[in-house]
Amino acid sequence: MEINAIPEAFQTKLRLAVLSALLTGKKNFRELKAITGATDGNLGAQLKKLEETGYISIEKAFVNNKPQTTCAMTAYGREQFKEYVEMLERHLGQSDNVSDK
Amino acid sequence: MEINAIPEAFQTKLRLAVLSALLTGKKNFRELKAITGATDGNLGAQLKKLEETGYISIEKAFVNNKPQTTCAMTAYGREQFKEYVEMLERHLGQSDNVSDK
DNA sequence: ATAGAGAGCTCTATAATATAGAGTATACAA
DNA sequence: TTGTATACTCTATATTATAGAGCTCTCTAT
Repeated sequence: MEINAIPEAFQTKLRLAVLSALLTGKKNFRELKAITGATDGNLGAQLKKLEETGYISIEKAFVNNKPQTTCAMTAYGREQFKEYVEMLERHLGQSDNVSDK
Repeated sequence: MEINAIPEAFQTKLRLAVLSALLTGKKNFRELKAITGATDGNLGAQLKKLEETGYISIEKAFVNNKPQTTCAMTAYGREQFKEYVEMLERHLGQSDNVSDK
């Protein structure tokens, strides 16, 4: 991954917060709403984008007779997240020898 | 730093690319333009934002009788960058015990 | 003197995008 | 059949990034 081609997924607080939350396991819509503080509409829209770009998968089911939307990170999403962090680490690493030149 | 309060500096390709470039040392306007591929106007605007939020410092001088704008990461900027990466690392780290549950 | 070039800006208009919020569908309980 | 919970779609708004024109300032070449 290159610093000039950061995926959109990492370019807003909300999507990044969703991805971060999903790194630690599946979460349903309500949980993600609580974690992010987003409104229903906005959360739905961003989840859709993350799904479309293959970062997360979305499952819809009825649990206890209530609709339940469960989101999970895909292997691809996890990998991209890792690459993103590693890229930043690389850049940060280069700065350690630089101090404030 | 919290995942729900990511500074704006890290929320666009361009600003992030500028910061990453500056981690490895000072750069002038022309260099940053070449690295990022941004237009003059846009680059100027984003640099200004980064300066206003204290992430970078901007020095203007004449070198070889030509104006030269030199940008450098501030200690604060470097620290924030580090915190950002560390936060992402923390989240990523939590995912390692999770596999695909 | 005067025109031109280089650097880097300001300013404005446009385009893109995130967000809020209203309304809708669906399933079930009361 | 009314109400509740969940999660959506759709639309309008607000925010923001970006492009691009033009301006300033300094020096060089004519």
